[in-house]
Amino acid sequence: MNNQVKIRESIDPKHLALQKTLDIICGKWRLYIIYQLDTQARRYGELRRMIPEVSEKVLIQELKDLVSLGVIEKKSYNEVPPRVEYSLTAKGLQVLPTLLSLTSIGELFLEP
Amino acid sequence: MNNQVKIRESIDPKHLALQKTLDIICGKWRLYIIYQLDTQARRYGELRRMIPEVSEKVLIQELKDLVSLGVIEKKSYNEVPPRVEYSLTAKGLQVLPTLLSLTSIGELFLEP
DNA sequence: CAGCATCCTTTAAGATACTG
DNA sequence: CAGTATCTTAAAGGATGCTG
Repeated sequence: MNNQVKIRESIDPKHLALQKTLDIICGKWRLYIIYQLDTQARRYGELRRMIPEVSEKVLIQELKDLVSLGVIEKKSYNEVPPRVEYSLTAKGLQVLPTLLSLTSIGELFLEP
Repeated sequence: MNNQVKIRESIDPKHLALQKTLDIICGKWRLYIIYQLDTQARRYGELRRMIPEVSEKVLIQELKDLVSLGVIEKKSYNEVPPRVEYSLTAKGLQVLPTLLSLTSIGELFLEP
């Protein structure tokens, strides 16, 4: 797993949980990807087009990480040409409001 | 500023705010430092002892970043030996509950 | 279409020695 | 005591060409 932002080799469960949270949100495109998936499943190509600035490798990597974290899930349809869809998991949906609420922090600090 | 986790050269104000939020929380010791300051001001040396795993340079750097972000403030007393205290700003205090609520996300994803 | 492999650049993070 | 300066390492992020 990349994008590890360790808080501490923590014994304290609070810090462990925080660590996990940071794992989830602290990747350059993590939140952005999550937001593209909030309402509906998206194909890989769609996501590429929605976030053209991110390179292929990094997008795949971030998607993989989010899948292994359990935030999103991947569904491959055995068709030709191949079709793959990504969507939020139940847990992912569950934390979406909290993630969205993070904007309020930024808004407060953006003011002069 | 280091620890930039850019979401996008964003026109969307939502993403700008999120970017700012990530600036604040996505540093290895950021949240940890903030938590040490939640109740009271702390001297530099105290913080060092409270988080012995972090190097001098990184701690100073993180403190500086948090100051320039407006999350914490630094107060230097003109004494010998020098005394410097760090504490949360009003804004910092204001967002503390939200930051603490981030643990809930981690807790959810830590379960098997 | 979706995604892997490889190589390269940039940035965060850490260790250590020195200073007002 | 509270920093700075310098060097090194580790990791994230990115570009590009190839494949099932």
